[in-house]
Amino acid sequence: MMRLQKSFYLQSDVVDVAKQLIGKLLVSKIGGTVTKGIISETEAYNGIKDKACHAFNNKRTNRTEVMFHEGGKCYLYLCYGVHTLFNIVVSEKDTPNAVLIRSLIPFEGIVFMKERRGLSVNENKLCSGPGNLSKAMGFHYSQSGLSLLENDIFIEDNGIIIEDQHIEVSKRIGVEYAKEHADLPYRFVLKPYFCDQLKKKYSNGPLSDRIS
DNA sequence: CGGCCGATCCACT
DNA sequence: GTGGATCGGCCGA
Repeated sequence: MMRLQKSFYLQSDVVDVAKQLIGKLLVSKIGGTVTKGIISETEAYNGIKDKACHAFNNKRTNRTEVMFHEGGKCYLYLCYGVHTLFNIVVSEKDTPNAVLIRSLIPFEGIVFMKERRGLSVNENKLCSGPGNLSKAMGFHYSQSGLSLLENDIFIEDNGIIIEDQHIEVSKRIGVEYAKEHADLPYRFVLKPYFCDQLKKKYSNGPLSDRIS
């Protein structure tokens, strides 16, 4: 298990990065607890030309500034006054691309996720939805700007390659206001039948047996 | 300042 | 399927 390195985040094609992130592990070590989830849903936000992107038209504010930084940091913000949404900043400095993580398969530290979400939540849905996964993982928008290369929030790579046939591509959620950009195929979802298989790949056997 | 709005979620019908 | 919660960010005056 290796922490994803800088070269991964510096890629220029944020849509492809969103696809590559499917199946990787998102890790948090917050408040003395470790929680991990397998990334199962992402969306790409394609910089200054994308009307759904906060940095559309080169809009630079205190909130969006981190999107203009070099790839490899997290961009967190408060949505609807209630939910923290977790994004990964991608590409070179001054190219404000980002990937929103929308769903995880809970993998490790599930007891802590339950504490954060409430004991009544269905175990399989602890990290379903961008606001919910932030709550389960212990993310807060005050952590925006942290580097994923040297802190306690990061992505683990494990060598597992997810074939395209296991990934559903669709338009992004909740961005109707982006008009002609609302229907772009920038959302990637791991097909449900494959979620269980992938979780088993992570749980069983040596790495050499887990390459799919 | 004041007002509007949002990359959501949940309870309720 | 619908509507209310809830509040920081953003913009215009």
